[in-house]
Amino acid sequence: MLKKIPEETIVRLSYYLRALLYFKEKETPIISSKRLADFLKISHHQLRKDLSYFGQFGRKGVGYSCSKLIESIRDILGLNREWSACVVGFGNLGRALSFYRGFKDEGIIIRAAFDINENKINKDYPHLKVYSLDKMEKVIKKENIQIGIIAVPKTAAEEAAKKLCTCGIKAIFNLAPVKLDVPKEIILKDVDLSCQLTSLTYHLKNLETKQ
Amino acid sequence: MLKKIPEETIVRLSYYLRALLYFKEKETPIISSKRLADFLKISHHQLRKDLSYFGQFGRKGVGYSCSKLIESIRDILGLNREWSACVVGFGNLGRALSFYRGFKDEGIIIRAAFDINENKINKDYPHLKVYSLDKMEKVIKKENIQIGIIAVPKTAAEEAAKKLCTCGIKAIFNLAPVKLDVPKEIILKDVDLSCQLTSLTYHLKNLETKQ
DNA sequence: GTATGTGAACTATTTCACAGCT
DNA sequence: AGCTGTGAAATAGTTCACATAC
Repeated sequence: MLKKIPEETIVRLSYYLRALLYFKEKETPIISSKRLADFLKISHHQLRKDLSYFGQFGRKGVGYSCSKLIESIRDILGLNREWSACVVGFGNLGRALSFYRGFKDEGIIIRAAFDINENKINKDYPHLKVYSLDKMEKVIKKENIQIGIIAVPKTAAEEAAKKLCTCGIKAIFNLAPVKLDVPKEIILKDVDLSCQLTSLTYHLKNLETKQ
Repeated sequence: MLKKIPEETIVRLSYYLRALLYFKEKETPIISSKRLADFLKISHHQLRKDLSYFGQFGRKGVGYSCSKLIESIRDILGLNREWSACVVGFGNLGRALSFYRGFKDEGIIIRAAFDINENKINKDYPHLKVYSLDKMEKVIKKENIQIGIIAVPKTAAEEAAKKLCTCGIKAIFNLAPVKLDVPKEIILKDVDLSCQLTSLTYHLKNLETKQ
């Protein structure tokens, strides 16, 4: 528990959690690291090492109780409680994120979306309302929103981030293709789909030249 | 050029490319590694090291010519030609990816989308047509599509991947929250938004317990 | 003086080997 | 025998230091 925990370990814990939910549902109450790791196409060493950063969760010679390990990982990731999020930018990507069930299953609830487009705002969806940007501060405070998801075009991303920060957000999940400037106490995670996709063409090109 | 190149280096090259386009447009024809690195919030050592895997692109004591480095990185990433892609799953996420300009700017053109929903198929959009799944083979062959983007719900992802593979796709960009089983010659890249988002709650929780 | 390019040093992460429990 | 947990070894990736060029 004293050593530095790799960020990749944290992300993998999410994978473990999801797989465990599947196994608990589908198959067996007890699972070995080998079985779980095979399912996720990683090594069982890695899985056990990742868990060992946080404690001991299995029984030697036996394996892990799915439901107990699920609870433990939920504790570690802070998913034993609800978190409130909002989406900035209600285009296709923003909508996709707003309605994605997977977040909700993990206790991350998207309470509000913001956009500048008059045609999009003030619309009510089952568990979500779309507001204009100038309502941000009020809504974030009222709903106690901690996480901001940026899904605006790149030219608007920096401004969206600034606004989220001044409204008291604690973490930003940025899907816009820009490196944001945010105060260091803000937890920031970038996912740049375009850069990830482009890495495929590199490998495709090399595949061709090898042949 | 002989050493193994980290995958992260490949992804960062995309970042460099995008930043260089910005600088070429906005500011100056010559840029130093320091300036570019600061802009991207990485170290200048890292930037130069990344480039050094592929050759020498700068002038000592001077810096890099933006346009020359842009061309070099395009060559490295295989972006000096067009690539054809298709999207499987035309929900909000599929639509977002289908219409995202950023891919097109980098030469990755989404030629077709596939869905099972009768209401979505056979619709024409400016540069894209939506087909039913059973047209996949024909369309992929005809349009010479090399990249498949999976944006279906998790229960449909494995089947989508299988179908793409039998249709002769070379690379898969998977946004569904499942680890896919694909032949090893297929280039596979997963982006799991839910696991990435969840890693934020881990840090948020730790932020709170620290205070 | 300024900036690149790169082997070497360092740090981080993964994999291994095996002790210990069932 | 089968499986976990973990220090140690191996590997991968980043940062540094400095030689070289402008």
